Amino acid sequence: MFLSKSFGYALRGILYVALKDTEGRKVKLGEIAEKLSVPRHFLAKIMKLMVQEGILSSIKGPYGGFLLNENTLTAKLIHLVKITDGVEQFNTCVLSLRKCNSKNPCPLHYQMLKLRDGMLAEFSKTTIGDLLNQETPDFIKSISVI
Amino acid sequence: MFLSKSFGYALRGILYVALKDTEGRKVKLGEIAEKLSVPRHFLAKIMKLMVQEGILSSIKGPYGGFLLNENTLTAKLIHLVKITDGVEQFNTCVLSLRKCNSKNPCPLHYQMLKLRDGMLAEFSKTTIGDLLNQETPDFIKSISVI
DNA sequence: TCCAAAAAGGATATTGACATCTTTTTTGGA
DNA sequence: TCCAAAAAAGATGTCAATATCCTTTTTGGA
Repeated sequence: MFLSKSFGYALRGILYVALKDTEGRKVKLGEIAEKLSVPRHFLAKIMKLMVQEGILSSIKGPYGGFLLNENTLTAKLIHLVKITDGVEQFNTCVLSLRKCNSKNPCPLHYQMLKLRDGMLAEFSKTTIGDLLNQETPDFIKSISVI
Repeated sequence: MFLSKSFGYALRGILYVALKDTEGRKVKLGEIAEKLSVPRHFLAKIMKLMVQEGILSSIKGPYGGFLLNENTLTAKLIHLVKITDGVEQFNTCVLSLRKCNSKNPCPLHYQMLKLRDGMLAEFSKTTIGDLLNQETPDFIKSISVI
């Protein structure tokens, strides 16, 4: 709900690389797509976006693949949202009214403001590293089983 | 974000009827669509759904239109969501993982659970009447200006 | 220098939400 | 009884997100 499938693919993809990229091992697109049961070519575009945004690295050619870089673990979830969905989401009126604001609030304005600020705060502070550090029994399984 | 345009149309439509239906005056589809700047035929289907769900009434023929009934003001927002988007929204994993639950939580499970429960609670308790009763400078304007 | 493997890029389907148009049913009044 | 107006119903069109397929670029190693 409220976030696109693309966002889910991006997060699961980057987390998978983070889990597998140990001692310089590069992770191939095919492996990620297969293990996460995600459409390969669609995932390719999303991975590419993350590379372009600098929160992930890639190497072309044989023995190539995706790997972490110095920005990956500190990347905020809001950055992924920005890449896949656009952050305007957090600021658009739930009734699609462009003129909705505190001066001219829609009937749901304040209720939504509260909820949305909570989300925005959560997504602005949580990093990829934070998610990896939370103890989950079987992390790799949790992002793989659809 | 996270709610469809249909939900917005439904809510604004039912609120408009509630504001205009005084002393048995019926509100015509054309008037609602025009005043709210909403696509007429699309709105027609959504209004019909609300009638079928029993939270709004309608009368066919000349001098017909939409009007409130005994359920309108006590209808919960969650009911509108159910009609337009489906309530599964509130229970589906943000990463689209069907097997995500407390036994096998996705990396965002608990963060989202908290946020989602807040929303669900809000939408489960707030009624159409509640929205009408909150003091807004110019209510009709707030649902009309897009 | 050439080949194969991998990411990157681009072109084309598919699908569901959103929107529009047309026809049918209902009904109050002339 | 007939007509016009309104909701209801059904058919079709549009568009963006999602998905798939094909081509290009890059690069390590034989």
